[in-house]
Amino acid sequence: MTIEEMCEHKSMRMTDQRRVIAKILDNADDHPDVEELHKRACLIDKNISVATVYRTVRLFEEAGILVRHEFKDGRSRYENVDTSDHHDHLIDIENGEIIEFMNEEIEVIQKKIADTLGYELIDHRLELYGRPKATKKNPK
Amino acid sequence: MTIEEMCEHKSMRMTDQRRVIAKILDNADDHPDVEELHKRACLIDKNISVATVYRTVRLFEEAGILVRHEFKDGRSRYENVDTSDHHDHLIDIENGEIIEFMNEEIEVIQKKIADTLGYELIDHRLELYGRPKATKKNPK
DNA sequence: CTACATGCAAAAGATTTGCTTTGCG
DNA sequence: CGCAAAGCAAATCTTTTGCATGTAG
Repeated sequence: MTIEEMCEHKSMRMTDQRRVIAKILDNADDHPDVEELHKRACLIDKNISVATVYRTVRLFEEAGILVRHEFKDGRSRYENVDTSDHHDHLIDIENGEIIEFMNEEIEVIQKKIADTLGYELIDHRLELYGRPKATKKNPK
Repeated sequence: MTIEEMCEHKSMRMTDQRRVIAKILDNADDHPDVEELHKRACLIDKNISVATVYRTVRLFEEAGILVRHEFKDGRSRYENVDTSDHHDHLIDIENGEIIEFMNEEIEVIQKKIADTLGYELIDHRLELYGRPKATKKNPK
């Protein structure tokens, strides 16, 4: 289901701006920040303001349509929620590339840790920061 | 070894302000942010400016004396590095309390994940956000 | 029609920085 | 003494907000 369809199901008021932003997010396979979203939105309609982008992503986040991430670069990045059957992220510190991964084992341990400490696990954040290994394929 | 001693070993220039901030950090058993550090510093010397606190924690961080954390509350919090035989954090979303924990198993898996993806693990972030379980001790 | 969304610019919150003065080594 | 550090305020950066205007339903 597209984001626009989700919005309609939740009977949100659909404006041109929201449709543009929704479409961009549907097509994004990366983790764009607001500036990047605004840039892409302006290619379609140069009158969309950053304020609207901020308001829209917040709206979508609150509606459970997007997830917000704050990696160590200091700005918020967004990701389509339906893509994510829950995964975590590895950030390439050399070029900023973000790789998704999933690990059931860690999920289980996390829950167990929280439980042991007397907590119900509500949310978590797991980010790995790595540098590409020197590829030694075809060593001479 | 106290922070002040570490600074001297690294032949940093020691000012009164730095000594005050160093001492506060030595005595802190929590994860104070800059505002909190500044508040505590002012109790000792009301002339210390926030700018100095910011500069000092950055200095200490770069010298490997402090670790900076950015939990989901949006500001940086600092922790004495020597205390930490590497641990992660569980944040109580009800009252902001921060609990440290250690889990060797997760560390190993993380390294393995990075390796599998072709990366050398440089850094990571693992935070659990939880709500205290209803304690049913002594149920009547 | 009317409540809600947008644009714009100003405000806010955290952190950094330029510049002058102060003080450690 | 000289160069690094402090203080203060102004500047930055990201995100939010107030207000007048536009528009979806």
